[in-house]
Formats: sequence, structure tokens, C-alpha cells
Amino acid sequence: MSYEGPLEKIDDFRWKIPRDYKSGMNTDAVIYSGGEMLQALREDDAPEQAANVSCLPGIVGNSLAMPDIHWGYGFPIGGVAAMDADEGVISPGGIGFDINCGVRLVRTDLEIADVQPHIKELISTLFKNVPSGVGSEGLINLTKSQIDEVLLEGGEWAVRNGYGWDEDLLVTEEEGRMKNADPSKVSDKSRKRGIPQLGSLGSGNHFLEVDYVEDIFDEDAAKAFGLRKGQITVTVHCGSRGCGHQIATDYLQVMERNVKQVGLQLPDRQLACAPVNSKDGENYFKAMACGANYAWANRQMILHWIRESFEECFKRDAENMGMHQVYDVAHNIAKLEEHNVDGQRRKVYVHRKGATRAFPKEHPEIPSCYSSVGQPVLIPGDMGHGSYVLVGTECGMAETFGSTCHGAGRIMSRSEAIRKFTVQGIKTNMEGRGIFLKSATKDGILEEAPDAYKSIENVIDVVAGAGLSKKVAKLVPLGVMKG
DNA sequence: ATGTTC
Repeated sequence: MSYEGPLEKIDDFRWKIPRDYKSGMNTDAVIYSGGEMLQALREDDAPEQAANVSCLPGIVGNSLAMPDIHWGYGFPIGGVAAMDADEGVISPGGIGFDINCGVRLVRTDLEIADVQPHIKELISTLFKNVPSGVGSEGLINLTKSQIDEVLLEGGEWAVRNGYGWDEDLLVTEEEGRMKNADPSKVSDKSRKRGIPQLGSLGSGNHFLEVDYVEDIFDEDAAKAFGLRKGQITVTVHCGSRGCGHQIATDYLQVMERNVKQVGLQLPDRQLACAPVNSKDGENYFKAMACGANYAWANRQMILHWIRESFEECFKRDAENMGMHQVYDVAHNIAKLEEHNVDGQRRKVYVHRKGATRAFPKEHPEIPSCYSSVGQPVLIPGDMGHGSYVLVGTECGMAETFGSTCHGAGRIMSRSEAIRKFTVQGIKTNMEGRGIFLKSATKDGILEEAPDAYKSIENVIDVVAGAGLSKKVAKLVPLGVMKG
């Protein structure tokens, strides 16, 4: 599938699909892209999906898409859409199946020379301590009342039960707990899938990575985030496992029924939605919050095992190694937020699907320790080329409801990658560049081959060039554990 | 992403 419609150049980084492109569009769609990514942009149907999103009732501002846009369920992955808090809709397809898929970054006081000689042992220890892979199960047995506590309290539950430090919550989006969560809106099927999987990494593009800080671009922000050149950091990328997936599946069914009942005309049935103030809409938002809380508890537990693994390997306390969390941010979520729109202050439900919140300095919802510089934004690249730390800007707040990209974005399907690459080829290539790789499965490596992804540099150049966020640091892997 | 087509 490819996109044949209009893509009007606004400037080097902004491309518009005007609202007269097709009937039913309420606003323009604006895609942030540029350079060699423009070719790939037209090669799948994602721009059409960005146009479709503008047909949803109550959309505020433009339908937006980040440079790592690619085809997704209903909404494009890389999409951002704000819906009016009184007259808008909420749509599970605008959040994604993996509710609160996100990234957590931990810093250390260790240097490359401390870790490089032990990287195989360290990755193997992480592998032993953090369950991973398709259908992977955690190391604890929750009761039904405990899973409800997890859904209600998120990261707070994990810290209260000994997984991590109180300070971790202060540097987690929403402090690790969405307050509107209501476990009674989550199905038993979702609980059943969630119970055994809490505290596991999962599969696909989820990973755990030991990196070093290769470069610093913004000294002030890096200093506030506790980052400096040559330092070892750890990144974890995962989400809400089968629990969030089931919540999305359950409510897509509910909302498809709703769309049919009220006779809402949509260009794609995968845009199934319900008014934010309807019972269905409210129930989904409460259940989505539970899925988000599950993911924060999950990443919190994994952080605990990361600290334990370092302690095991280096025979020092995590505190002594300075293993403080820098931040944890979601990139598949909807949030009720206040934004300035055409000079007016408005409450909107911001859908971010494969898009990362990026609030600027002095925003009341970011941790006070980062208030003078802005919110840390964590962008994983492919497993061979590392990740970026960015910081939110006023421009992003004004143009994209405080949002930016979420990663490199695939350019090759999983099946094509499995056909095209070999495990030995990928491993040899990565080891040649000093990166040790360990995975639960052979296909896990093949599907995530670095060359199956767009260049993270190109994606970052667009969001930085457009001013949606600012580069702070580049992290390069020494060791990768694939789910 | 996902008990990878309940």
C-alpha cells in the first residue's frame, strides 16, 4: 500500500495534507518529516491514516504525525491527536494495544572502563534476573486482590513492595500512577493475563540496554539530568504486556458496537471511538489508566532487578554506584491536559500513539528537579545504534501539544527481516562495533536487525530541526538484551 | 505490541 494523496511542503520539516483532501476531514493533517524519509513516507498508508484521524468528532488543532510515523491500527504509529474534553471522543486505536509502552533511563557513576570488561557477565546476569520473551512470566505470584492494587497504584505499588526507591516515583511521568484508574472497569480476562506477567520484559522491540554517554549536546540539561560523557546508563523499553493488550481488545469491541449504534460515519472502522463523556468513553479511560499503571509497576520492578544485577556483578551497592533513575516516560497513552489553542486555554484528551510527551521548562506537571530545563524525553533507536535523550520545548508545547517522536520506526516488516538477515551476520556486525547481544529467541534478533529500522539520526534531526524538542545526549550500547 | 489467527 502507498499514499497517493497531497503532501504540501510547509517548510523543510513540515508537510500538510489539507482538510479538503477528502470529505469528513475536520482539520489539516501535519506530518513532521524530511530528507530521505519522505520517500518512505509515501510508501505506506500511514499519511492516509493521519488524514482519517482528522475526521474524528471534536478534534482540536491538526491531526499530527511524527517523523517515525508508520502504519498502525486505525491511527498511525507516531500520531498525536487532541480531542475536546467536552465534545471530543476517545479511541483505543489512538493509544495502541501496548498501553503505556514506554522507556525508563537509569544513570550510574560507572565509566566505560568499569563495565566493558564485564559486559557479557552483566548482560547474562540481567538475562537471569529479568524474565523476557514471548509469553514470559514474572517471578512473583499475585493474588486477584493484589493485581487490583497494581492496576490502581502502579509504580507506587511496586515501590511499596520493595521494588525500588521512593525517589524513582518523583522522576516518573504521573509519578507512576494515573489517579483516575478504576480496576472494576478491567475484565477478568485482562487480569488473568496480567497476573503471571507482571515483572517481565516481553518480546518484539522491547529491550534492556547497557549504554555509555557518547556525546552531550546541551550541557545545562545534561547536568540537570545527571548525565556526562563516558558515563554508563541503562535503558529499559517495555509496556503493559498481555494485560494492556486485553484492555485495548475489550474496549475496541465495545466502541465498535457504539459506533454502529449511533451511526457515526468514519473512514475506517479501526477508528472505533466513544464520546469522552459517555459511559463507554469514561470506562475505557479508567481501564486505560489501569493498563498504564500496570506498565509503570512493571518497569519499576525491572529497574529493581537491574540494580540487583549490577550489585551482583560489581559487588557494590546500587546507591554506591549512583544508580538513580533519570526519568520514565510513556509513548502509548491518552492524557487529559490543558493547552493553549488559538489563544484560548482548553482541556483536551491528547492521544499519543508512538509519540512521547515532551513538556517544556517550568511546566507544572514535570518533576521540580527538571523545572529549570524541561522534561527529559527518552528516544530508543535500533539496537545497533543507540538512543537519544532530548528535552521538551515551548515550540513543541505550542505546535504538537507537548509531543515528539518515540523511536527510529521500522522500514522493513518483521517477516522480511527474518528472511533477509542472519543471526551470525547481525551478531558479528554488532560485536565488531563493541556491542554484546543476547536474546531469548533467534527471530527476536532477526526481527530487530538494525537495518530493519530508519536511521534514528534522521528522525532526531527532524524533531530537533522543527524545534519540537532539543538534543541533550546520545547513548551508545555496550550490551543489549532483547525480549 | 500480542497466549504473534479465540
